[in-house]
Amino acid sequence: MDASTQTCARALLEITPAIVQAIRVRMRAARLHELSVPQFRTLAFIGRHPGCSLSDAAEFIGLTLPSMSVLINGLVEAGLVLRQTSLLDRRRVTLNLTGTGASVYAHALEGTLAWLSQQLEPLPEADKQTVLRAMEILRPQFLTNTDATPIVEATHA
Amino acid sequence: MDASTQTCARALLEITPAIVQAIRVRMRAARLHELSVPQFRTLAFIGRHPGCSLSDAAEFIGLTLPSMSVLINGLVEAGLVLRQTSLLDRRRVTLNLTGTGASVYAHALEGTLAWLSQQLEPLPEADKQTVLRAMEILRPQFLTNTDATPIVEATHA
DNA sequence: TTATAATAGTTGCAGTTTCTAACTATTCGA
DNA sequence: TCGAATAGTTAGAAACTGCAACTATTATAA
Repeated sequence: MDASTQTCARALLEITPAIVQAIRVRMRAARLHELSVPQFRTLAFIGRHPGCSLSDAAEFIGLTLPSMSVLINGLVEAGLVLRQTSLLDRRRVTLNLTGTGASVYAHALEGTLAWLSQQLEPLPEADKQTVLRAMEILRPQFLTNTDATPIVEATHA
Repeated sequence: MDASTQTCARALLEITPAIVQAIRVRMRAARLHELSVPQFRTLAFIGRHPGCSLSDAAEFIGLTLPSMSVLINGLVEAGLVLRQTSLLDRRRVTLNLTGTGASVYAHALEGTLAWLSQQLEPLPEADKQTVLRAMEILRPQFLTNTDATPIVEATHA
């Protein structure tokens, strides 16, 4: 294991939790759209993968199936997500955003993004580019391929 | 707000929580050193700031004072941290790692670092450098200055 | 065709984490 | 010296998460 890998790992381990904690605090402070970080990420996933299953969401977010089931409970009770039994396989569950869910997500995204942008704004352009490139580099390492979910039966009223 | 700032913010918001979640899962899976991410970060902070106060730790980690008090409770009960009343100001609490605390932290760091390095290892050298630079750019934006704590009465047996 | 196995979720239970509100103890300032 | 400010703690509640055990459905194979 070369030194640069170690240094890089150490920096990631130090910085990324701090960033996420800052995001968490900011999201909690904005009482308007009461979403936890996992809830927010789950809404984003469902938005990108209408009709996905519970397992899909659990694997992507990094939660166990029971935990995701509970998380989805909360989102369903809040009226943000629609949980329906799949017609193709009645063991499976089909997840979709409700209109409210989509708009709550959009609002949370907008608010968090505005705040985050404000934090980044003073950085020189080159630095922003570096950060952006770094995120693109890390994406495939830590985000199980986002677009593997077959988008079938997205809606079936 | 220029577009690159927005794009950068969006990427951060998408990727960093995924990285931290992966770290969390990995740390939980490694039953050996049973530390949550905030506990781990707190141990790191105390290690770098022997004799720091509860408030110092709370502010750095991004928790409220009561939450940090409880978190420290756990670490004290686990024998990882020493909580003593400050001699200079008896309202204050003085935090230090125990020998066990230092070694548990070192083990957790080592294990997590090894795993994280393994994830990064396949990346080309240039990419690692980009990631490292990005972390250094983000550090001051999201990590309240780590070295502002006056290191007094680090120990007073 | 039917029994067994595998898959997808849910529920119950427990342990943590984190918050707010209310409290105690100590120190500072007028 | 008395009131205000500071540092922490405790109590109570809600949310998050995991494991174990369960149900329901589908696939496999004898």
